Order: sequence, then structure tokens, then C-alpha cells
Amino acid sequence: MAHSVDTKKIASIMKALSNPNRLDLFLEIAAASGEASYQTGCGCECFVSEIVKRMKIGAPTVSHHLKELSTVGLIETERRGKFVVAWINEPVVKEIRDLLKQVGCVV
Amino acid sequence: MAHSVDTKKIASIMKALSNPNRLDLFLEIAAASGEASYQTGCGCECFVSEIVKRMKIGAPTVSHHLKELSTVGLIETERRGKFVVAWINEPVVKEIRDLLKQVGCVV
DNA sequence: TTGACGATTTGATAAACATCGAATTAAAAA
DNA sequence: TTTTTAATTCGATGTTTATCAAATCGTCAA
Repeated sequence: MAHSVDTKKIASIMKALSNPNRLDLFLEIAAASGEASYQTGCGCECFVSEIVKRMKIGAPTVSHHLKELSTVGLIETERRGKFVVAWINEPVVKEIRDLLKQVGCVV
Repeated sequence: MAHSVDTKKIASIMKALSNPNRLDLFLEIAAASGEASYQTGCGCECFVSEIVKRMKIGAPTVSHHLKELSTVGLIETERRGKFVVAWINEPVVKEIRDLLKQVGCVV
């Protein structure tokens, strides 16, 4: 079985998670999504401004990272009045998970 | 449940997979490992020189990518006479897989 | 309408990266 | 020993990247 994967696409997703701060941001969104779904049924979204406060990088950088995560489809965002909410885009995460499942010894 | 993950470490693994050629290389090793294990029980290793021929980048670059994959623990390599063999290091792959399992809506 | 606040864009800069050709090392074959 | 082949190291180069400060935009509340 040949490995016919869209390498460029997968690589771009990996790249989006390859910066510590951006990965952190991603995991914060994931965690907040989990909480939201726990509290509200399944809000599965969180306010970005809350996360920004907890992070050690400035708002412009966060904004930049958000766009990068969103460009490769790992998250989705939406403006809600003054604020922005973000949530994980499951299918893309699953794509990576599935790829990694096929990797390695078949033992 | 807080997300207490070694973000730097995970990010460095993601970075190792964030270059298309390097990801390709990684997947080639994975595929060859699978084949080897199928044919021989579980050789789980492959000759790098074979892979190099199939790729569109030069040997120096491949060498550099191999080291990068190996530094973060995604693969292991060993010289065997004139050649070098490589194989996937499962535990590290599993680490990533496990992290992604926890990501997203809990639905 | 004006002020305040969250978010984004712009411009700049320093650091990291991918890649290559040339030189070098390691090991086998002649 | 000399030659060939696989792999690595070195040096250089052009590109991408993360980050910030300053400026701008969008939205709401006085």
C-alpha cells in the first residue's frame, strides 16, 4: 500500500502546530471548547480575549496565530459583537490522527 | 482538566513534520517499515539510499532532514556498513496521537 | 457623536530554515 | 592501495517566520 497523502496539506497543518505559542493557543481553545461543552451542552467555543490574557504574547501576535490556525482549517472563528469566538474544527484534527494511525510497525 | 503538556517538545515534533519533503521522508520510512515487517516478521527498518533515489532533493538535504527527524525522536537510524537504515520510533508517534485524542469537543 | 475597548493590519527586524555545491569521511570493492 | 559509492559536514544564499509597536478598524455604551 503506497502512502498517497496530500503531503503539502498535512505539512501545512503540522506547521501551524509547530510554534510553541501557537500550539499553546490551539490547546487553550481545545480546552475551553471542552469546558464549554461540559457546561452548556456543546458550545464548543471560547472567547479569544480571555485566552489572550493568559498568554505571554501580544494581541497582534495572537491575531496572527489565530489566522494561521484558521487558514489550515484547524479552528474556526466568528466575530460576536466586540469579541471573537473560536472553536476546534474536528475533521481536520481527525485527518492528522488518522494519518498517524497508519504510521509505524504493523505489530 | 487543565492541558498540562510539554508544549515545547510537542511543537518541536510538529516542526519536524512541517516540511513537505521531511514529512514525505518520514512517511516513506513508515511505509518501508510496514513492508519490512510484512515480509520479514518485523524488520521495521529500511535503507535510506533507496528512499533518496525516489525523492526530489539532494543527499545533503536528506541527511539534514534525517537528523532533524531523529533529534526529536521520531525515527532512529543506524549505520550498517556503507548504508544507513532507519525506522519509526513508535512511542513518540503515539505521544502525538494521544495528544490529538484529547482535542476538541467532548461529543 | 465621542470614547473606550477588542481585534486586525502594517511595517520593520532579527532569527530560523531549506536547499545546494563542494569538500570530507567511512566503508567496501577492485 | 587505489577507486568507487553512501553519507555527512561545511559554507553560502535566499526565503520564511515570530514578534512587536504603531496605526487602523469595528462595535458598543455613555
